Amino acid sequence: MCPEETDVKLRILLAARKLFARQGYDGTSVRQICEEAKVNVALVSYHFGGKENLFSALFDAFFPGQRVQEVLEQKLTPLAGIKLVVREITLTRLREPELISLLQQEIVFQSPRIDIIRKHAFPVWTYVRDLLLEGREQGVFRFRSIDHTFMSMTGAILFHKKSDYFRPLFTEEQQDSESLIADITEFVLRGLGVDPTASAEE
Amino acid sequence: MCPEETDVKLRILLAARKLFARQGYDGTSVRQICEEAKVNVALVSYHFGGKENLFSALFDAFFPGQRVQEVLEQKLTPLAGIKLVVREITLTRLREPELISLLQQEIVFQSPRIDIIRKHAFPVWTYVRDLLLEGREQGVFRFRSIDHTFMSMTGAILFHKKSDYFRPLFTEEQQDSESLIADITEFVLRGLGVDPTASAEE
DNA sequence: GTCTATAAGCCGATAGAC
DNA sequence: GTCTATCGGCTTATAGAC
Repeated sequence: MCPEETDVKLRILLAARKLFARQGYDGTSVRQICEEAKVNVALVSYHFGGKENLFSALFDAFFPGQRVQEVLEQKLTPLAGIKLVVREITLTRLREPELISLLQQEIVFQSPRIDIIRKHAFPVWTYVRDLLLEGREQGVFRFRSIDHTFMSMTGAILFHKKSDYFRPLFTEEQQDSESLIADITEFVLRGLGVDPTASAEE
Repeated sequence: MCPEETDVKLRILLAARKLFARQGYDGTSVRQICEEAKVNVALVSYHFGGKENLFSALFDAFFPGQRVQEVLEQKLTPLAGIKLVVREITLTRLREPELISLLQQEIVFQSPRIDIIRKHAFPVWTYVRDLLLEGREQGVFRFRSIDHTFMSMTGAILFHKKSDYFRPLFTEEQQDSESLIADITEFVLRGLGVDPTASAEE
C-alpha cells in the first residue's frame, strides 16, 4: 500500500468520520465527504466500493478492537471489571467522540447498518452483562432486573456527550478525564448497590 | 377545523412520527410519509408548509407539554421531585417511544432542528438540574460534579429502549411499567448517593 | 490512481386543474 | 382540500479519458 493511496483513503476516512458523526449517515453525502477530504468524488467508490462500505470501513479502521480484546481476556473480579469497562469506554469516548456518536445514532435508529455496529460492540456488552450477573451472585452488586440494570448502567456511561444540545446547561468548565472517570464510576457503582467501603479498596 | 381535515393532518402526523423515529429525519422522505399515511404527496406542503415544519408540528402535537407544566409547578422536595421525574419520563417513553427516539436522535446530532427540541424539553432539564443542586445542599444527594452527575442520571433514564439493537442481549420477558420505574428509580437514587433508608420512606 | 462527464433516479416544493 | 404534472436540484455510482 503506497503512501499516496493510504493518504487519500485516510483523508476520506477522517472526513467521513467527522461528517457522519455530526450529520448522520443519511444527512451526509459522498460529495460532502470528498469535498471535506479534498478528494475527487469518484474515489469513494473506487477505494471503498460505495457509501455503505465506507461506513463499515470506518469501524474497521477506528474501533479499538485490539484494546477490547485485551480487556476481555483479563480475568477480573466483577467490581474491577466494571471499573475497567467504565474507564475504557470513557477514554474511548474522549479519544473517539465521533465514533461513539455514530454508535449512538445507529442504536437509536432501526438502522440497516446495525449489524456492522453489533459486530464490533457486542462483545463488550455481553462481557458487561456477565460481570453484572457474576457480581450479583457474589453479593457485590445488588439489583433486581439484569435487563433494566444493564440499560441504566450503559446509559449512564454512554450518554455522556460534549453535546451541543446540553451545553447551555453546563456551569463547570471542562474537567480532566480522571475526574470524569471517577464521577461516572462512582455513580455507576452506587447504582449497582456496591458497598461504598468495598469499592474504595483495590 | 372540519373532521376531514383533521383526519388527513393526523394521519400525516402519525406516519411522520413512525417513520422519523425509525429512520431519522434525513432518512425519511416526504413521499414515504405520504405513502404510509395514504395521502397525496402535496398535502404535507399544503397542511404543514414543508418537511421541517411537519417535524416541528410533531412535537407541538405529541409532546406532553401540559403534563410537564403540571409537574414543574409542584413544589416538591428534591427526593420526591427526582422520583416523579423518573416516573414521568419513563411513562412518557412507554407511551410515546417514537417521540423519545426523535429526541434522542437530535441530541446526538448537531441537528439544525435542535431548537425545536430544546423549546420543549429544556424546562425539564433545568428543573432536574435545580433539584440535584438543591438536594446536594440539603445533604440528601451526594456528588462532586453537577454536570457529570446530571449526564449520568439523564443517561440512565433516557437511554432505556426496547431497542432492536440490544434485544438479543435481553433474557427477561418484558415487564410492567411499575417494575421498570422502580428499577430505574433505585439505580438513579443510589447513583445520587441517597441513603437507602431515607429513600424508602415517602 | 485520478479525473470529467454523465447516467438514472429520488428529493422537496409548487403551479395549476378540478 | 385534493390531485397531477413538473421543476430544479441533489443524490450515488460509473464509464471512459488520461
